[in-house]
Amino acid sequence: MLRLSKLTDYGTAILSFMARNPEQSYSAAEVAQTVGVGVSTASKILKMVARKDLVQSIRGTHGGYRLARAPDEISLAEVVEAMEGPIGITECGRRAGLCAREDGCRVRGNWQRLGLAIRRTLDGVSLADMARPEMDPEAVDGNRSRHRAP
Amino acid sequence: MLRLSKLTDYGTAILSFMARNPEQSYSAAEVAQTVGVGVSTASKILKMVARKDLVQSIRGTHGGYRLARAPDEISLAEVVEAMEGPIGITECGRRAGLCAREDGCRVRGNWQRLGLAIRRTLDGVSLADMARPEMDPEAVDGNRSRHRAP
DNA sequence: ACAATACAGTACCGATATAGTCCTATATAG
DNA sequence: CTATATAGGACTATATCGGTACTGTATTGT
Repeated sequence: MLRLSKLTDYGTAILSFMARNPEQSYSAAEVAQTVGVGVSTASKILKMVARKDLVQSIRGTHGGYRLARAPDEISLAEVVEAMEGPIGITECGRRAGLCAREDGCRVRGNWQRLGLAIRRTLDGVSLADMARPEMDPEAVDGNRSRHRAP
Repeated sequence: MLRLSKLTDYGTAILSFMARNPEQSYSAAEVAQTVGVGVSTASKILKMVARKDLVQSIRGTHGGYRLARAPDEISLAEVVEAMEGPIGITECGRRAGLCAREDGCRVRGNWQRLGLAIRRTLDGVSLADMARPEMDPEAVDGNRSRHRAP
């Protein structure tokens, strides 16, 4: 299915929601209610993205979370990576011994390129885009990625 | 991780291997040895892609499998879909009740667009590309996809 | 100072999906 | 008619994921 985990899905929903009022801070409970997940789950997700500095946490009585940057400065790639680790299509790499006949798996490098391409796509979409009811097709269609792969 | 399943990974390795001699047919055992997986596993994978007519099966004593089409006529998207079903980033859609506050999950449509973009990327790479030791960067870099989304 | 609130970190289960194996049936070649 | 090889399942062990709970710490307000 080539799918993102449910947590990641929730994560983007949460951050997209927060992106609509970037200045405001929300408690985990508020966020949980809005997105429709348990408070513990929302809390867990917020902690994960906080550790990667996508949101800023405020402790104490009227604490909560708030986006750490402007919505158009946070890309989906960052969110996905915060939730699932480095974006990679296959874990082919580690286990040696694959492709016994050849001196190394020929397709490996190709998967890496593909992973980069997908990362670029994800990188081209910001939370601001996601927060819009209907995303600008150009944002995902064209390869106008802001960051070029190294 | 946004990853493909291991089976899918094997599947592309298998088909890429077969793409180097498109005319030749290989038994499951041969394929298994080449790619370095168990015979049963290779067999399972070959059956899966056979059902989607990516390879043609030949039964009987000197049977085996052979690509059903020319390597440059089989895209990675087809292989991935044969192995994992429809390409989709999230399964967000099904469960109603997500995003309680809104009349519908706002990000859903956006994920679908992204899925399409990724599908296009996958669609732009053929088995012939994968069979090459180093894939032509243009094949994945540019958005020269053969098929435009509807 | 103290109580209430809300985040930080971690540890722990239960459900689900995946990888891998095996068994029976069928088709083909010699 | 026998050996080989695929077709199509079922089955199982394991890993991962989703979800929850518990303990600790920081901040605010009385």
